[in-house]
Amino acid sequence: MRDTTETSDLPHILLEWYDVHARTMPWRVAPADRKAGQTPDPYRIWLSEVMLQQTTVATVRDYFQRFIARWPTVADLAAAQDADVMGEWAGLGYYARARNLLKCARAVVADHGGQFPADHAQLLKLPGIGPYTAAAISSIAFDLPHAVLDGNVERVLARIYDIHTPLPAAKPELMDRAIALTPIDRPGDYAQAVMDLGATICTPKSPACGICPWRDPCLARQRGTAPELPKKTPKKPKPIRHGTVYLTQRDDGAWLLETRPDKGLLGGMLGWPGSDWIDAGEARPRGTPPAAADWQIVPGEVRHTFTHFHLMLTVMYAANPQDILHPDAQFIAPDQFRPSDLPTVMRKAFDLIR
DNA sequence: CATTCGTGGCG
DNA sequence: TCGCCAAGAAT
Repeated sequence: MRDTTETSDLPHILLEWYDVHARTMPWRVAPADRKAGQTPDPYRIWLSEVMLQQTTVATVRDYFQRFIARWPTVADLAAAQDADVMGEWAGLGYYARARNLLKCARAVVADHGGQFPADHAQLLKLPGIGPYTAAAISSIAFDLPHAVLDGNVERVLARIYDIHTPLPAAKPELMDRAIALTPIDRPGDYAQAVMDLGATICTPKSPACGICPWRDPCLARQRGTAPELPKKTPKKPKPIRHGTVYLTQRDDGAWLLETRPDKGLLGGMLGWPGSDWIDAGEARPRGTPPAAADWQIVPGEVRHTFTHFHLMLTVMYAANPQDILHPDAQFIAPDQFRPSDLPTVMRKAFDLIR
């Protein structure tokens, strides 16, 4: 039937590998179960895919389980309080995802009868669902033949076709290849298979070409270029920014916190009042203390790195605050305050005074 | 097309 | 210690 290794054989080879080596994930239907007729829950696929955006499977697992336990259906999530969802997302990063998650859940309930549409174009219109996630839901949840192109697939395809064009310029060419490879039969398992391959064998550093199901047809392996692919355009260096945060606790134990504005960094998240964060070289911002109190500098400092800058935070502490000067700040009782509701940089400031 | 937007792990 | 990297989207 097959006596040569043609492009058309690549998906079949990978699916056979996936049947044996598919990783177990809380949201995934194993290939054997899928063949037996079991179908994935689109809500779970959507939730997992949003969480997996720029985030590792290992990190997502626990967050996914907590979300599913608390909000078992998209209708449950749509009915949730914003602060509860943001708090449950805290620590996962890229908080616009959580805001769009709620918007999307509410749109699915309001505009689609509580069911995710089995339609790529309609999925693409929903908040937080871009080209990758729309293709992932289409293929994995509904078994429609849409090509996924994420970081894994980019790396795998750049290698098997030995493409040296740097990313992101290579994306159109890689997408053409991805579309050509996506099979009509089992597109959902195929999508997961390519990503599993990239995550476990065709890894960024020291790929395990010796055990790769695509080692024979892979051009980069034949030519020894696999470890240097994909090429990427160089990144800009990260500047260092400085800022100050103010932590204060009333005599009854309540903490003074604020919900950050929806736009921008850590948007919609709980945080300590503080200064703007500005580049080193400019004057150190002290900002305005949120209350009249006897402020003390907390020894040590918080160091944190965001996507595009390093942050050095000075932490101030005061007990028994008097006049509240900051209109948006609110006291949160100790039994209502979960440090885990804070984004990591804010939790670091809290940890510093413990 | 470039920038903004988190965090933790790993070599 | 530090840059790289992870199942990207929105602007």
